[in-house]
Amino acid sequence: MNIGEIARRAGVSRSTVSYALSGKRPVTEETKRRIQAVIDELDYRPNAAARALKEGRTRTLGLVIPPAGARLTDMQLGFVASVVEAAARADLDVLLSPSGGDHDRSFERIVSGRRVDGAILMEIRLEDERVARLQQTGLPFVTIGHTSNPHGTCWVDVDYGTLIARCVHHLADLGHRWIALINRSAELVAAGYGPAHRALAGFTEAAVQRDLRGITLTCGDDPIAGETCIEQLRQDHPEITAVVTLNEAALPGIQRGLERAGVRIPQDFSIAGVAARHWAEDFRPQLTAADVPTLEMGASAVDLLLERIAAPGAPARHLLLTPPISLRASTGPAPTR
Amino acid sequence: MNIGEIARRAGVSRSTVSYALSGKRPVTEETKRRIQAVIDELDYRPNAAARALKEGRTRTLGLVIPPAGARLTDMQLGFVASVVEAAARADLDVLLSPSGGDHDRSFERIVSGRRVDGAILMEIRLEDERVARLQQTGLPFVTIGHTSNPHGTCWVDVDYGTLIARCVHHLADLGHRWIALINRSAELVAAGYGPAHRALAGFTEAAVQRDLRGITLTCGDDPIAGETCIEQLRQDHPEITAVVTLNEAALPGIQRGLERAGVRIPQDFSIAGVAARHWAEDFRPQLTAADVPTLEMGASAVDLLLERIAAPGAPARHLLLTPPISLRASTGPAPTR
DNA sequence: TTGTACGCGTTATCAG
DNA sequence: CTGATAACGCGTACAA
Repeated sequence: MNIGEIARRAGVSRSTVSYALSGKRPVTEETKRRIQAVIDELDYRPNAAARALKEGRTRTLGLVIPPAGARLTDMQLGFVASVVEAAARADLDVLLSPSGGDHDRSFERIVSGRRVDGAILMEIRLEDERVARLQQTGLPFVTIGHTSNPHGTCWVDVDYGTLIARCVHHLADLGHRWIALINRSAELVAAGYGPAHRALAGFTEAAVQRDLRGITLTCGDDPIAGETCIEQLRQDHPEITAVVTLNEAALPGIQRGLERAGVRIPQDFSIAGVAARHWAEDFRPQLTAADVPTLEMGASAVDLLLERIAAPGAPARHLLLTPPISLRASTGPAPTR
Repeated sequence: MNIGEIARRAGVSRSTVSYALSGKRPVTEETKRRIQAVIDELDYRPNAAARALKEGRTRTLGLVIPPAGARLTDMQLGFVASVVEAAARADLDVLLSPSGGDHDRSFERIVSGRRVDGAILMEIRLEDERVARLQQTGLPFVTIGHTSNPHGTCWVDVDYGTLIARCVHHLADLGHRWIALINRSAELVAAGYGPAHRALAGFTEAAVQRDLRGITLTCGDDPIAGETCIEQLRQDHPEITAVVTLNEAALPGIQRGLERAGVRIPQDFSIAGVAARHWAEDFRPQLTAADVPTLEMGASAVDLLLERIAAPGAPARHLLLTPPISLRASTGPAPTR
């Protein structure tokens, strides 16, 4: 079923069918109806490749996700879902590319095969070769997360440094003097993963400001690692009375570890952090935390990208979100010994 | 950068460049080298739309996922990741379509806009209009899950009925006489979600065979629902000594509920089920369960789809997996009263 | 409202 | 056997 066939059956020319569909030139109601009838009957839809070839755009967005080897975290999944949904609202499709570094065939197809009108990158590192590659090709793109030198790029991110610092201040206000940061995994830190580094910086600075004893440690992104991590922490540093974390996947293990040890939250021990809302609400008692607005971030990334595609020359915009910390039940006054 | 530009700079014709790249006709080594040099210099890659238009195939697979409104479960995420990875191995891209029913614009673009060479559908219901729609368009497709009348369609699924029945038999062998099935959510059951219905059937049949008192209940797909569910169950049916479940997302809540009530697993209470491996291993004590092989299933779905695209007329194949039940630590002899 | 050139890669056909 | 020419796939939009 191509446009010529529709034209033939409706007794008009191909261009008339095209104009009737796009509305870019007026077409008689009567003709329009006849054409529509044929289209409905044959269930015609324009060939996407032909249209893309002619228009020079694909109506498709690329979404670069971490390779499947590493299980996607809940938060990454939230971004994927919200990006796909926001794109669908704009009648755009989303092409997935699972790629870590560059030199990846799938990534190269996306960036230089003109398969997409623009791309969204996730899991940005402080130094990220994919960003450099994208800049060099000139394909419009937006990153979720930002590099150490984000000038001139479009991005949306959560201000982990500020948020973690706020958690520290909140705990300091409650009288806690010995606080630990449970960071993301050691591998991510080693790879230069932005949120982990910025959280560490925010924690350290706040601890210094409040003259706290702060200790920092990394922890795998899963409940089992969380459980061993909190056990180890309480053994090595029994003086610690509060924890700050951005490692949501470890939360169930942290909770289990504390519960097993008979530690009451928040009477004996406080915990606060940054996490998607459902992680905070699944925690017992519910976690005082800044809720990462994945839905909003994905939608904003798509908005920013569409702007950039429409006006590639316009100055790069970005969005640094600092969601409020929701006071729930996991933080309380420091225990008096 | 188009093929004509490359040809011009290399001092040959467009067709020679094409043949040099595809190898479908011999080209002198010398010419080939010159062409390759220009391509490398300009970082040329053929325009995907033009190629798709000419070849009549897009080198793209469609993956229809549940709409983002309902948070994707871990298992669904596993399918997405494994499908994307398997497709990347075959140098295919994956186009995502978040659609529930049909009449969905994104779904329609996929199935009738010739944007993909084939599609993979997830979250199949016993009666699924999307499957009917796909059959009517003739686009090759494979489903993860199967309808109540899967004849003539390609699919890959886990045999929930048999697996849940095996769990029941295992528990019956251990002397349990009062067993409950914690099913997926009531909404999914009402929507005719296959795994929920087949699990129910398998449970009921096994319970009858072993002359057990079986009670069945639905439970939301999250820890909080799991916790209230298990509390309710123990209150309404204190005689229950074992639970079978396929609701992996509820597991953390089930565990927490039992732990809070001071119920020891497996001394006082046994639990078994079907779940992705990490859910089973995160459970305390580790869960006796059939591990759903999402990685293998996603890869198989892609294989099946590629076969089907290559030979659309061939008889439809399917794969019904019955992974072994891994005996871990959550099941033991029924307590003697 | 219609005829037609165009976008770009592929491949059948023809010439050397 | 190598290289070039031209037609084709299909929707769009300008000129008529």
